[in-house]
Amino acid sequence: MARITIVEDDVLMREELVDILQKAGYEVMAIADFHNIVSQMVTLAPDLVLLDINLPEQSGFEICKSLKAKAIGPILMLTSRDKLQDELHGLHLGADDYLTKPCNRDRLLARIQNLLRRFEGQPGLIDGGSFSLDPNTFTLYKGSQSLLLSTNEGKILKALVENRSEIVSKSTLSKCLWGTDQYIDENALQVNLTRLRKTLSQLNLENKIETIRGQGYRLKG
Amino acid sequence: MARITIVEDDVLMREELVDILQKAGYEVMAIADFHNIVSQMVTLAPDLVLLDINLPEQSGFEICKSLKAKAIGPILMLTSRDKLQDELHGLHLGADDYLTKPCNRDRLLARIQNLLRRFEGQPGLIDGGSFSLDPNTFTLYKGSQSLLLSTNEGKILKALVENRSEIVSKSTLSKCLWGTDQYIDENALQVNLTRLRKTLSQLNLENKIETIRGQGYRLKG
DNA sequence: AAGAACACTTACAAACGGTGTAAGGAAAGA
DNA sequence: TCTTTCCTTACACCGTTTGTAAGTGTTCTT
Repeated sequence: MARITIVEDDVLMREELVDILQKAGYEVMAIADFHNIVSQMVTLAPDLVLLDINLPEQSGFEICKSLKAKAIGPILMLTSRDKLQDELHGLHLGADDYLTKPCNRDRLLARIQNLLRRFEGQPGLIDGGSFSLDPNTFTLYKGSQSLLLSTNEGKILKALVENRSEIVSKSTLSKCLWGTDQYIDENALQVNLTRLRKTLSQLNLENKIETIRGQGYRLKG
Repeated sequence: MARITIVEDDVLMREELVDILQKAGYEVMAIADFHNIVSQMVTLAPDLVLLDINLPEQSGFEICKSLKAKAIGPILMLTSRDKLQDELHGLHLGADDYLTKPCNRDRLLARIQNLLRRFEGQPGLIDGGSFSLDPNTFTLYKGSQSLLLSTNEGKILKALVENRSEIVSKSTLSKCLWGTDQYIDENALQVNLTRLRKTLSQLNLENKIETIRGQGYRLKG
């Protein structure tokens, strides 16, 4: 089960959170010493951080920033209800979601599950050069635009992005699409590629997928 | 920070909006593909939608209606023709505010802030007793399980949850589903209720929807 | 330059999910 | 029992995604 670290100075709140999360089956660690939070975090290497904004020593914001710099997993910010500005600030600094206190149990668990799913295994967004791809939802981002790919389009693009600037063979793509590299339906793959290219061009990303005759495809950039 | 999605086909206008909003600290997403706007919207789950009336594929009005049907948050309509009729029409279809183009920067930001404040109170997740419902995505949460409802299922359940333990009349539900309480297709409503009940039972939530003969339905719990 | 191998496009149909319609069965109340 | 109200099931329609099939375009080799 996932490991969650709680950073919250209010004891009652903390215990309640610990209780909820443990009952939900998570491995919970609550930080008691607020001096070297970031380095503690690196040691603990949690799958998710529950971070209160109002902390004695350091502001939650700074910690958030440092944690993000250390590339530690998703951060769920906790804030008292009435401070919208803080919340905005928090997300801007890299928190991945926020929640107002006091928080509904289901809501908390739902957000956590959501975040964990988003961050499971891989980064939430993988870099395609001139665009980004959310490999879980198959959402394509370019600048401020975004676009939802179909399943097949997403699988192909994901494979290409993960091997950016390298040649991806047809059998590899076939495996991504249908789970087998044994038999390749060349044509079906081809059609799906055409469709992906057409979709990409909607974000002015034409010519990003290069054909290497006889070998496969490569994502430029 | 709040997430805003822009639906605007005029590139210059769009970029200007994006620029203004980003500088104001919002997380901005602009839609480029005008084919599946509504489904994209569901994915993006923005806190506010900036919607142009004049769009290539579909009229902004229709989209507005669909978006409202999906229970996606506040819609700020943009119109270049400063025709009162259109604006009224837009508001009638569910837009929460409107603005004429070209729009003054401060005015735009003020309206947005206003709308966000108005809708801020509405929780991202509403409590149904033994479960929770995200009224935007129509995702149903129970413990650690979750389940995506269809549009109609979501609308009905939302109406019931928002009036938990109270009787919700058929005409109210009809309004939620089709926007009118004038004519009620009793049977269509009935079928949708059956389907919702069946879906709920997948999360062991059978018998949650109670029938009050001759009056309507009530969510137990 | 011509043929072959490879890559691409387009149109079509099957499959799927969500929805409304229609018809008949079940339950509640008089 | 009879009538009203509610429920269930089967069917058809629509839109999206996907695979199939057929034909066109391109590149390489001789």
